[in-house]
Amino acid sequence: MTTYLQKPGHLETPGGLEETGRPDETRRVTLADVAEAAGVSEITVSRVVRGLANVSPATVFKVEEAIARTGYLRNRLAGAMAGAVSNQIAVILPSLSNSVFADVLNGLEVRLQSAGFHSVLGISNYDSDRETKLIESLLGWRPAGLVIAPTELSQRALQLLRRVRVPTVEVMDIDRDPLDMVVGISHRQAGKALAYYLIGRGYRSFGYVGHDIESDHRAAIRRDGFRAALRENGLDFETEATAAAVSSVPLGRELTAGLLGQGAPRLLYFSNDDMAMGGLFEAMARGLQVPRDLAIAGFNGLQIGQSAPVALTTVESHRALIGQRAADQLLARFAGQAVDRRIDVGFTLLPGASA
Amino acid sequence: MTTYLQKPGHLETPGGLEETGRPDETRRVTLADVAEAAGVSEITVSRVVRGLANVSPATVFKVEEAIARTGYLRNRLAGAMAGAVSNQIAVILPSLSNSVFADVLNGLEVRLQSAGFHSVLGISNYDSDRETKLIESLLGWRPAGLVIAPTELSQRALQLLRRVRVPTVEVMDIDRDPLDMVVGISHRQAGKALAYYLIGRGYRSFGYVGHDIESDHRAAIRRDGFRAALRENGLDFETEATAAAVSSVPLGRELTAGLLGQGAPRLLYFSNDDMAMGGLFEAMARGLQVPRDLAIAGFNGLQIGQSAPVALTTVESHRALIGQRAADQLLARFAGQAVDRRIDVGFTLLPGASA
DNA sequence: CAGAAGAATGACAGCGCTGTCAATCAATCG
DNA sequence: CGATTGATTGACAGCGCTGTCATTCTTCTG
Repeated sequence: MTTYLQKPGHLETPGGLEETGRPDETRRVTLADVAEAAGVSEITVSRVVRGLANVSPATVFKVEEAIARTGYLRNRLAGAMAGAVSNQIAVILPSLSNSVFADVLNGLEVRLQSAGFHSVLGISNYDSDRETKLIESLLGWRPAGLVIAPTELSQRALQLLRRVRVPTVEVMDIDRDPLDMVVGISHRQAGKALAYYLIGRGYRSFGYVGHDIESDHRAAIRRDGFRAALRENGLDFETEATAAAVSSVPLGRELTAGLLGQGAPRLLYFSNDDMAMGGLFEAMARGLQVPRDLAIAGFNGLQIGQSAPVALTTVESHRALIGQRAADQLLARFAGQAVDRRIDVGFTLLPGASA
Repeated sequence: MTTYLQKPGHLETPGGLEETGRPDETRRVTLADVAEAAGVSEITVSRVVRGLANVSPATVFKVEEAIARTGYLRNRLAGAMAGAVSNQIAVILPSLSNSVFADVLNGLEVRLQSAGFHSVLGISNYDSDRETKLIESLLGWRPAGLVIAPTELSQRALQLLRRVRVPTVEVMDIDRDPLDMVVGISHRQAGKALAYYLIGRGYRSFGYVGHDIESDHRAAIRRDGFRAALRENGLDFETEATAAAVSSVPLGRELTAGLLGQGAPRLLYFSNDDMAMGGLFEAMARGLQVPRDLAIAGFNGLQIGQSAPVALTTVESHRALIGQRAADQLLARFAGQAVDRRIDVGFTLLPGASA
């Protein structure tokens, strides 16, 4: 890990300090400068900047005028140092190439931003070591909270999280015991629910098409849940086609093509909607009728699947909602409210036309 | 904007300080603690933590042992305050619901993270006021750099950026003059190139299907470029169907349905691939042959469009690459290297089967 | 109208670290 | 062998802000 250094240079040029007669005065403007310009103390300026009560309207006016005149920009670094809390939230996700996590992040941002917080991002790439390093590095910024879609929390990571008592929300998956708080759904139940539904629809011949299950343990749990439901009914996957690659539409298409060559089962359950769209496209390209010739089911409830000519039968995982609720949990905790440690946002079976 | 406060509490419990006999010693571990435990000065510990040269191997060993023993976690807030530079990069994007910006962010993260930097995120939602507030708030953290996909930089935003001399990369769109650096493509040229290609293929009857052009000015520029090319050939859009909503597959489908009811042009040019997929789906659902009955073209080169049964004719916009190059620009600048102010990553025409 | 209560403002110390410059020490050279 | 050089290490000040407690000025009560 190379570290590039930058010359100090966050130089700020005060705006219109004409009275000094030095137009090129290149110095940071601090609270002290504003205080002097306004004829009050630093702490009073600080109060105005933070919007605290206990400052008279007249003083607020004077100070705001001085801020505008000097071109003061609040230094949050110093603020956070001096004891006030950070408005940064560390967010660690396994990936951004999958729209699922972009959705979660989006939900988070909506809530966090309107409450005046920012996310500081880390992408673990489904790698436990990287995840640990990210936790360490991000906690070094003493964020107000942490949201993580965990890959596999290492011992060191757990130790760090215990030591720095930062409000933490694990997201996506509530099948495991939370460190602090957790928001998500049971992927096992989601897999089972879909299987029950499909069995109820009369399907008896199943195949599984999946991406890299090693790293995406949530997809693995869904598959296990699905299979458990099959077995309860004396069934099982007749075939499984998987590849050690990230999920994608082309991968779904490719794996489906492989299966179709050899007399595929009646219904293919895909590890997620991206993969399922690939399956759907492959079927369409071959002129197969979905679901008559081949039935397809996925997971996530991506918008595109619902707009397809044959709407995908899938499970809506309310990803943006997970982000929002995670943010709400943190905000409630900050406000000193008691919060549930475990929030199940639930999933919704979307009975499409594809199965 | 409500601000939720958190009780001070970033308390850390030192790990195995058995020698003190006070297991519940709940105090932050600082450099001073490590220094004492290692029998060296604070500054030496600081050097070890930062991986600077000029520390003897023996001392490094002692210090690292002391760090492990005390459970020290580096405080980057204090570090950044004391003059060393931040490893945070402010990133401001208009949206995350569109995968385009998720791709850019992903490209950024890949590079930034491997160089030891983190992004601090802001979502402007295509709103200039919010964008300005985000710039102010994020610059308050004195980030090492700023990456922004600008919506419409306000006067105040420009003033802020000029005052705080932070390396800045504007991304997406190189049609405007950069404040500092810019990485992207010419959306106008992209629009024109696609139109030339389609005219070359013999199409003469065009329609436009678009989302909210008011806020997404890049989509507007593409349309203008496309139209300019049409006009050079004595043509123009015969119809335009637009809606003041964010782009999405269902919106594309809905608008296309509206057009098809009234004798649509031969080819529909969509504001982006999401919209175009909607058009493709609507055509398929109606049993139309694409491109025979209706030709379709989009923009972005999304993977899913290339995997569709009828591959989308579109323009690959290399979004992840834009993110990567933006990061590279910043890193080069930090390293003191001279960099180009303007980087055109180029676009690639993807001649699919849909037009 | 004296005294109490509340509102507004300020003084001061210190958050935890790093830049700067100085001091120390061992190794090298003619 | 004395002086010079480079490698290590350390002392000190201060980054810009806010928590705490104290002070001053009003306003209200009986």
